[in-house]
Amino acid sequence: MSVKTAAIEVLRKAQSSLHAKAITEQIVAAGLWQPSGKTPEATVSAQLYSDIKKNGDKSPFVKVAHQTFALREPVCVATAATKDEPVPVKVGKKPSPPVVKTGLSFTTCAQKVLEQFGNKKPMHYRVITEKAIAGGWLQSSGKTPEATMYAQLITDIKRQQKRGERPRFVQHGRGYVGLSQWMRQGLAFQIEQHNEQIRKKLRERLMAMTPGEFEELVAELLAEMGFDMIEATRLSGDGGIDVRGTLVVGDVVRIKMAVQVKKWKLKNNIQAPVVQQVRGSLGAHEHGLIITTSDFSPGAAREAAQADKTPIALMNGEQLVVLLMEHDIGVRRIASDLFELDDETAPSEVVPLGDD
DNA sequence: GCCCCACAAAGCACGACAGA
DNA sequence: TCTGTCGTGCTTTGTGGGGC
Repeated sequence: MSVKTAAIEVLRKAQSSLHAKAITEQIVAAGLWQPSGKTPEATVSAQLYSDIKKNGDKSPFVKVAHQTFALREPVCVATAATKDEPVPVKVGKKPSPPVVKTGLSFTTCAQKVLEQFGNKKPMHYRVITEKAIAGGWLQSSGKTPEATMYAQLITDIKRQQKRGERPRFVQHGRGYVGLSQWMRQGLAFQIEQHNEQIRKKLRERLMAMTPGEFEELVAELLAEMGFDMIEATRLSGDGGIDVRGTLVVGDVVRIKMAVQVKKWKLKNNIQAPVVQQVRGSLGAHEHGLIITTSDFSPGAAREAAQADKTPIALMNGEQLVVLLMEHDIGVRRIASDLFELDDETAPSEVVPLGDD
């Protein structure tokens, strides 16, 4: 039984509206559904919300209050059943899948799109589907061709991995897919992979630092970047500004900067109010800079770039780690000699090899 | 019978944001 | 800085058809 069908059953018995949590508890207690996730009430709530949103007046559910749902027409649902048996919203087998009218498979279409439009960069599966349809390669009568496309790509990758073959597609996370033939190989690729691991570990080390240690590290980075007259203001309660300094460019341009440092967890992105707070703490002729170990929400980025206000520069955790490594802070650079054949010593003509 | 293809629903994790 | 709510979308799963 699906979550929605189980919810109908519970609401029908209750004959009143119920909170999402109560619906979930009663569904589980009645054995109508066995949740496998960590937040079953979130799943139930999301299911009912999406059903109402998708089907509108045709949805069997109606939201009566915050996180509280009821049946839209409980009498109709109940009377439609015989012998006190509930009538599920959907019964019977699923409709037969629509017929694909083209000779090209989804994966072949995806390969063509990536080769033609990818420019050696991963594309989102929705864009791939859109371009495949626009290009006339893909003609599907299904309702969600993009879901089919993604499922096909993932299945194709897993199938080839299972066989021990090199998959033709590569997943890049968040729905992005590229061609494996674009992946660089060899020593340079391995070095980049290693450095990626070091970036990750350095970021973890930043998170383990005390606020004081972190600010000292940022001050060291600013000094390496060309800042002068660096002064820690954290303990002086200076409106949230942690470090002040002057960015000197070529001993000609001098820009006063007020820096706020935020050592936040990866998931806690900096929000717009923080940007507003920094802007409000700026002194005369000062520019603002926020440095964080996490990232910035889109709202914070918009706020920082407001054209009619003092611009605030933003540095997220990824940029911070890259800069630290560029300036050899927190890492040790290992130099090694890599030799390649000199083209100038190559023979001018290719001499065919003999049979021996 | 097995494998591949195509599709859609289910279920879950995650992100944004507001409020505490 | 954490928690709860709401919304989005990624991933898995089940089903059926077709080819070999």
